[in-house]
Amino acid sequence: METQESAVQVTGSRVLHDLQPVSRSSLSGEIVEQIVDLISREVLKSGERLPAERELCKRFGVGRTSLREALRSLTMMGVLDGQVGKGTFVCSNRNYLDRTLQWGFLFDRKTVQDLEETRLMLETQAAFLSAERARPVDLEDIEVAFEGMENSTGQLESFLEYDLQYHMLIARATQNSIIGTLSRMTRGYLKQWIKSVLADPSAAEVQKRVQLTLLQHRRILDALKSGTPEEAREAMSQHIISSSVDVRKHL
Amino acid sequence: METQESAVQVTGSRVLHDLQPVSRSSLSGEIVEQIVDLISREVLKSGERLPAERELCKRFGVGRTSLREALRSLTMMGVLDGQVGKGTFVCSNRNYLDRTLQWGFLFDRKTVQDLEETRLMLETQAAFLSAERARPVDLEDIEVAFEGMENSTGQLESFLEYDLQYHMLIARATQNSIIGTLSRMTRGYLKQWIKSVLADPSAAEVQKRVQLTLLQHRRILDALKSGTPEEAREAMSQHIISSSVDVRKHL
DNA sequence: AATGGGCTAATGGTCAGACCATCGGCAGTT
DNA sequence: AACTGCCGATGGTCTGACCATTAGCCCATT
Repeated sequence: METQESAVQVTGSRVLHDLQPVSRSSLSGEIVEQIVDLISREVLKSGERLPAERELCKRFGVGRTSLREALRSLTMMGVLDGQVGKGTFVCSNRNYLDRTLQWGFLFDRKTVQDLEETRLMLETQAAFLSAERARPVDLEDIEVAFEGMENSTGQLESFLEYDLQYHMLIARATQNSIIGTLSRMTRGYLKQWIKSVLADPSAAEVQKRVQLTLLQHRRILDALKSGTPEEAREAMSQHIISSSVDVRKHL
Repeated sequence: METQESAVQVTGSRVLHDLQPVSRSSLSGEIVEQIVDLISREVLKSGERLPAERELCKRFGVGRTSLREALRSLTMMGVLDGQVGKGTFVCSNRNYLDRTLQWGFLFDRKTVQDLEETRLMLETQAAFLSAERARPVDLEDIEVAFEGMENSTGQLESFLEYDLQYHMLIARATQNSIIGTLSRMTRGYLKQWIKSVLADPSAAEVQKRVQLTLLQHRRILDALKSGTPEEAREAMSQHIISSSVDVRKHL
């Protein structure tokens, strides 16, 4: 294992490629490497089924323990997918991206402020790109979500669902799956706070926020439909910022 | 883990919350989650030693197989480090996932392009925020990395390390851990492609790129030091774009 | 002929027990 | 005081077993 590798140190002074002083440990590590290699060379393709575990044991010449540790690691990282009774399959590469992104996300401490800031970046960019790229069918979907909001101003739960959907559809319309994934993740973390904002104050306050949200969404939608990226970005920016302010008040 | 969550489906017609039809299998998955949670909440700190495996088995109430699959997965991701005879420790380097991130060749072209686009968004925003927030000590570090690049124009490997470091330090200077993490990850995914760009063409070409890179980095650094966010963003944007173009040529 | 139920083999998931190589510390010897 | 050898703890690995789920098949029922 041994992590560091080519991690350049700043504290010291100059470059130091500490070469691996390593040992030959970890059978499972080698198995992982071999399998990853097979996949990258497309000997194993997406969706394909691997030989059964007990069969792989013989081929690799290792016990089932080591083999399973390898397979399990790859499964955790979204490279493989094991289904009992059926077999182990190679996941779509998209899965690996999502998984590792999520792991990275889980590790560091996230403050609400950092999340809001990230969300602002993601969603304004998403609006910008969507205004450039959204297909008619994307716009239709977004409009449907918007109408859903208009028709459920009385039921907060439903309203929030359509709100979430609206934003996710814009992210999807960028045709960039990574931005979509990241938007979903940040939104997921902020969900609880956003909900608390709209749940706590008096009913009058809520309706004011609902109406403002509708107005802002209308502006964004207009910009998307007219294909004006800068306007879309600006409209989204205002929306997120005013939303963030409210969230921050409720800390 | 479990990905989807609030993934609203549009394809049909209306809103439909497909609730997870799922099962919560995988003991090792839950163990991983618990350990990650402990680490992110700093109940388990860097360098700390975990209880022995056989002890953990009793505490989690699982067999050693499941426990080891969890530990091994975390080891593969660079979170833990097992040393025979001594114990299992929480890795001190914050290099989570670094090893696995280099499996970028599992991606298809479209994904690489999405990554480039995401990287553009992340790093331009990082430059913007850094120009606002970087502390003197941050600027010093960045400058050191820049000087490292200037002094290693002859050694590509070293040059790239300082280059990477330069960008990561800018991301860190935003004081936003999420943007820092995401920058590090996207850079990790793209690392091998970036490397291939600078490794393949003739020597003359390489030196032209190196000099251009230096010039661009100089501009970014100047903008950071003068505290002009818009300029920093613009300079970073130009840099990333010209870099992306090269990467894209090598697909 | 089509449907449905039950049997069986294959498979991934889990467990318990065992052995090994390595490491750290302790006791005993020099 | 320094060296030596032993022993227990630990992670790494192997084996054989059992379970739950799945798919496929055969067969009785409709």
